[in-house]
Amino acid sequence: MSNHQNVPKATLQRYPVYLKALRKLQHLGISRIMSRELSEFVDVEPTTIRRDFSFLGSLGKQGYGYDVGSLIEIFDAHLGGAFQEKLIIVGAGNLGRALMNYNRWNHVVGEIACAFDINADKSGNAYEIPVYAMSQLKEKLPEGCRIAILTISSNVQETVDQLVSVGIKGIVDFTHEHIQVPKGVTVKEVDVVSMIQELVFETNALK
Amino acid sequence: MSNHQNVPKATLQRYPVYLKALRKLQHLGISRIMSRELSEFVDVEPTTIRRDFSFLGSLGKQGYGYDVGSLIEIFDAHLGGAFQEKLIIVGAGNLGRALMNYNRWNHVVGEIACAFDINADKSGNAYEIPVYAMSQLKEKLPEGCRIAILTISSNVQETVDQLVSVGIKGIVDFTHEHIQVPKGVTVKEVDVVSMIQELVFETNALK
DNA sequence: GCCCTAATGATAACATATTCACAAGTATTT
DNA sequence: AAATACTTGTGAATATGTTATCATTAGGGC
Repeated sequence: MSNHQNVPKATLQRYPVYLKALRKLQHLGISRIMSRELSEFVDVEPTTIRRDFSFLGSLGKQGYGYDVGSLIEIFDAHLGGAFQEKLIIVGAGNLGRALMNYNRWNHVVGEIACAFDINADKSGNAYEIPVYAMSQLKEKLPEGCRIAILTISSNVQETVDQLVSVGIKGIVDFTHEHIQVPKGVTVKEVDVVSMIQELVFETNALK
Repeated sequence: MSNHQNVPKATLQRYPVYLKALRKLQHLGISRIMSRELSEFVDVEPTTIRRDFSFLGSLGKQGYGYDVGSLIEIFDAHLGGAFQEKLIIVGAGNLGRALMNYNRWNHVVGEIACAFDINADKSGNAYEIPVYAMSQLKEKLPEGCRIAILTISSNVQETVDQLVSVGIKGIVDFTHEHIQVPKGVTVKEVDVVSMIQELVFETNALK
């Protein structure tokens, strides 16, 4: 696989946006697109789009533009569409269950293989995803699973350490605590409170 | 209120992280902190922390550090802790209800005043938050409400336009569609799929 | 097959963000 | 009370990210 190390952070954050837009365009029957058109769609400058794409190779043709289908294939290959990631949910409370009942996971980045909770008997969800006890983490962890979605509300750091010790490399963090991970493990925070705080700050600036 | 306009975007995104860390420190009984110590806690360079803080004034003392309590007060004042924001949830499906059952809202940024849905009778949640029909948006919108949390899955753009027309200035967007808003309105996207895609990309880079 | 048009991809200019380095000043020690 | 140790806040330097410009090359028309 090509060398991803040097893709700018900012660029990486736009890749999923591009992929989403391209899927929508394909759905609309559009099979060819120019950076200028795509620009209006995703609200990113055409030249930024071209530079972002260029990190993954020469994807377009001069004087022509980009082929939507090929782009989707390429982004899929890099962003997990083709890898069928096995994901786990850690914490089967309200939020954990809401995520399990989400039906948009499959064939996008992968599937939720199972969930873990202190209480193993918190089963019963629309997609019959098994819920195991935290103590069974090591034995029940799916082969090759690298990414965990964290929706617990206590023993957070302790649980994170446990996840890291069994080889988890990426965590989508819904807890409200600040967690610490060793180098080589990435955390993406989802904190609605933080987002609202940012909104409040920005909104106040306009007063 | 001081001039927020020129706080860098990157800095703004770190403010909630600092506030969260400071709260934890206070909880641990620590009342004084230096940028170097805080650095290890939040994984941001000390000098970046100092610069970030400096946009809000001279908050520290040379040769001493920062007072945790004062910092929390100041961040609270800027990030909504003191403003008691009135929030609304738009969309009372699985996710909307999960957010309503969250008990961490109050006394952090504000409270969820009410929710709206096409189906007004999707009531019944742990905190007795009323759910109104979308058609009642204008009359039931709380006084001074500026921020909406969007958890619907259809008629997305149409609903956004409606929200903007009644004066909403900030949207936390849980939908998976790309929405468009006029200038002066800010959107914060929460997309778990995108986050996993970013994680997959980064994790692949290390293989 | 040749010209013309048009869009990419790369290089260079610019803008934003981070880090270095140090003056200024507070607390603590002697 | 003076000296020392230490940390802030900021101007300058660096690094990262974005936008403008343009040579290059693919495709469509003649």
